[in-house]
Amino acid sequence: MEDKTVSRHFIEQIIDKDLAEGACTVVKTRFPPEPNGYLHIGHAKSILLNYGLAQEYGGQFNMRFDDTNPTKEKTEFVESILADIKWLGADWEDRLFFASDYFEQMYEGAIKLIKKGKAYVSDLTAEEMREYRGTLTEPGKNDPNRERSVEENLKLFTEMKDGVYQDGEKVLRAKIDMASPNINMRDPIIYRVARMTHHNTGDKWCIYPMYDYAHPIEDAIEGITHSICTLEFEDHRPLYDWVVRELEYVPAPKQIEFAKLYLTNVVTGKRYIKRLVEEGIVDGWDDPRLVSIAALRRRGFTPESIKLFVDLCGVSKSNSSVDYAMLEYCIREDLKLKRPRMMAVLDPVKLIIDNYPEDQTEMLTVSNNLENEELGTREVPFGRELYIEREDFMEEAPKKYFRLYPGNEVRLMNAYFVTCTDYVKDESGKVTEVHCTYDPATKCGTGFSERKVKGTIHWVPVKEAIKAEVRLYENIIDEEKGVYNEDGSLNLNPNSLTVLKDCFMEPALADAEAYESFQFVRQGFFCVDARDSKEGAMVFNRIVSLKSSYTLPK
RNA sequence: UGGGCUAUCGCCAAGCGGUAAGGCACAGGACUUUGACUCCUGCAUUCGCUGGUUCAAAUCCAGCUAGCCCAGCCA
Repeated sequence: MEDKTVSRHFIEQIIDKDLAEGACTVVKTRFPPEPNGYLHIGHAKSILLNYGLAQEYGGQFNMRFDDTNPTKEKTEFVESILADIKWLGADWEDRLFFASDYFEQMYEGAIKLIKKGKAYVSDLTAEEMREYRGTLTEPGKNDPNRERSVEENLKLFTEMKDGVYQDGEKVLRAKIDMASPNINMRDPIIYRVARMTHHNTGDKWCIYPMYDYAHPIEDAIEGITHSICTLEFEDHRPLYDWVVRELEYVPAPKQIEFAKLYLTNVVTGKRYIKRLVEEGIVDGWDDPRLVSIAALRRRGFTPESIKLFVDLCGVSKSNSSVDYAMLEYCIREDLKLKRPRMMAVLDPVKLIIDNYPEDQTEMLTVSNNLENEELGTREVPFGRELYIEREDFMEEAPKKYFRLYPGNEVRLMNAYFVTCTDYVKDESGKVTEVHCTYDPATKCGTGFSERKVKGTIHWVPVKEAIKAEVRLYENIIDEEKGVYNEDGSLNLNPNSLTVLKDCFMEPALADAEAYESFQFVRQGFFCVDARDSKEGAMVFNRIVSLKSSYTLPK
């Protein structure tokens, strides 16, 4: 299935070159999230990219939590992140690391920098620090403590570690260049005092390294060859290289940046999602309308479909936003051959076959998936009274409408041809019953080919149908502005709300097994959600609806 | 306005001096036990703009323009 005709993306070109020139002999990558939230589709791109590269080059993929700031991190997130990555199929084998495992080495590195005269302790307050840093257009000013002696710095830094100072009282800065046009190089802070219990190291430390200092060390210790991150870190690369160089790590890991994955009109911002959760608009971080990994999983997306999506999106350095339709295509593509396709009716209207015996029920053996015989068959009861989808009948058919209307013959999928003879309406004009006659000779599977019909409709037997409560979801999307307006008011797409409906489905669907994941292709729904199915309700997510809905010609 | 990065079809995205791949979407048509799937067909005389170099430029050079990122003791 892999299409190797696709040209290699720029990261592969860099790796090929490094390998060819001997800059490295193996390929080691890593996925280094901070455990401060849940993973979403954008992270999937990074995970699959890093893991895929390691696989492709026969190298290693490490899992590492970048937990250098205890104020934002929680064990809860560690668990969920690991579960999501495992589900996606990225295998870190026995290489699960924490940046906090390296605190000792980072501390020693800082001592080394101090001894080399490349780092110093500063007494500046956060506010003074900002003033001294300068602006985007003006250079910064040297820190008054910049020329402290090595001995004094050593003493002060040791005191920082030993808890002599309060939070914010002192920091350790790298001595680089306060006039650099790159603000990241204006003597960046590399250690701060923070009296905080760390989820991993507890109260052992009261000083914590900053990302820019810690990350290159983490990579170097693990022997990462290609440290792949997102575009916003491009400006940090000179600092990354500085740390590696000054600490004399050989071979040096190389940072490569690529563009984040955005989905058009989909809410991904943590801020917004947090509000949606808090205001009860969505169930939680795994609400099927969101694009967190957990939400996609709950909704029925497969790891394979996400892998396909990420592959299709490609890797580049230009900021872009991918059509949601591409994601939908991927799940259709993955599921179409591997799931049973069953019948269900979401908006029922009764269909009565007048010439079918009153009390007769016959069991039809039908294929679970006509395109994949391996999925086997199932038995579906068929009788005189059926439910069909309301939109499958029209009193007067417009051009190119091939379904039921008076006088027209259609195929009941897996069953017989029926011809519409009549229909009944109530006082309000709503159709309540559709009548038809069937032709016993046209039974499916008998090879009947005397005549053809243009339409095939789904149905469910009234007597045996399982009634279930269904939730219909639409994506939480919005044009341009995002979900919230400037003034904080909600700007939701009205379709983003959950709709509860009764649904009638085949008896086979009532089996717990069947809830797992299946396609209901006609309507373009597929269903999952073990959580809700336990309570007897089902969740259908309208994902392929646009593709398969029928629009009347104008 | 300092620095970094980006710009190829509605959306992704190849292309790396030899005359614009592919996918999604869309539109026709064929097929059909799902208006699905599958299969055909169509879909950038042009690569942000303007000049220049060259027999030849999306590719090289120069100058513009637009967008994104950076002034956390966040990552």
